[in-house]
Amino acid sequence: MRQSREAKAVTHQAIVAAAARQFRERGIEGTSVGDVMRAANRTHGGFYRHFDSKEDLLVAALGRAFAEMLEVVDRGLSEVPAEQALGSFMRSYTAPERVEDVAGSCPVAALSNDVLRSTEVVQAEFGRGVRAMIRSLAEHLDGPEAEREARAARTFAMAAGAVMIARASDPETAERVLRAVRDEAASLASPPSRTMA
Amino acid sequence: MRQSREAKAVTHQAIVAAAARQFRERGIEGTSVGDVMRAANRTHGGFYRHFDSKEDLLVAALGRAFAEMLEVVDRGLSEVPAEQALGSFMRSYTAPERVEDVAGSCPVAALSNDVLRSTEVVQAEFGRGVRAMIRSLAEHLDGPEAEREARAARTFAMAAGAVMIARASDPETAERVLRAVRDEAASLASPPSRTMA
DNA sequence: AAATTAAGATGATATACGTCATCTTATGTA
DNA sequence: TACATAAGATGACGTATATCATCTTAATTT
Repeated sequence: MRQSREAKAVTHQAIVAAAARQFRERGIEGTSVGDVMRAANRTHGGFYRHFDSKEDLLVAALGRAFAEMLEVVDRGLSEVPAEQALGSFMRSYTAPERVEDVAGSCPVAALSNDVLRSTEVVQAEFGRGVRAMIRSLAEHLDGPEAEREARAARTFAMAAGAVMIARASDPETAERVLRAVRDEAASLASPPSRTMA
Repeated sequence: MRQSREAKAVTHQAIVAAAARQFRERGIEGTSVGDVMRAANRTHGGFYRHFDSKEDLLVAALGRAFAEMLEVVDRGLSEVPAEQALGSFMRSYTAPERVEDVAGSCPVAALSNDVLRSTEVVQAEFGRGVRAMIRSLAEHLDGPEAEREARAARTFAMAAGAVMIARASDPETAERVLRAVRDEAASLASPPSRTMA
């Protein structure tokens, strides 16, 4: 049964939303087109009216997941003074609710290893998201332009790394690693802070 | 045709070695028992004389991959003064050859997202490897005990995070992120260094 | 209002994978 | 030396998946 343009757009968004969650939750290979369509309350056959392939869907899902994440980060940092931005980011990125909510979390922490093994098209979209993330973080800092981006990139790498390690480890190990980077967050509260050394 | 105990042990090691590389290269779902056995120059049927399941093999492969990595790290840091240990580790962990060699690299950078979605048994083994890694790094530092481990954990998280992001991104984005953390490595050369702030 | 188009459902195809029963044959044991 | 055992090979089973042809039916278009 044919549906209207608007109905199709709604379906399209429902598919992307379901995919964005499932890819993060179950990984790329662990996510089937059929399951995504079921989660979107559709049958699997209609899928190819919206996307050329699973890869095509993945690109759209990544775009959406990064957009969600950027909004959360931007909102979270908008009220925070520049000196506390990195510490604040680190604390919220490594917060227990965030670590546990894989399906709704940062695509970098949920899908890096999957995207590594994916196509260039997917990696290009991923890279776009990473740059947007770093830029957004850097905009909330002060100091010389080049330095800000480097600091943002380092903090982002540390936060994402810690969350990935924590999620893949047993609870005690996870807690140890998260505690270590949260302590860093505390010292990042007042600049110029000192870190790993 | 039946084989001797020694021959079986050789086969066992060949399977684990092949698996350790394939899991890192292709991920957990991307690695099939059949492919592993083929890479080990065996047929798929003999597999279950050595392991109860694919998960069982994964645990063994993780153990081996971590052991390899620990040896490399230990050897690399044995000649380096304590003040330069973190910087040296960071530089070698993010070196281009290391980043490119997924199959022979650190299990954390290659498999975190896969292990996240695996069983508790696998996560326990992964956690063991992570702790061993952090302990090994911490042993090459100086300063109070508790502090050393935290610094080691932070540096490890940052290095692994950067490599995972770099591998999943397009080349330009990858280079930007790696450069940012390598600059950190330079400042880590002389303690007490300052970092992200 | 008639003709055309396309959204979504159904069903099928081709492929791949984990696992195991069974067979062969050489090893280790008595 | 003869028997029991088990390593590895072969082949099969059940299941799951991406993709697409086809069908139905409602929405556009003329």
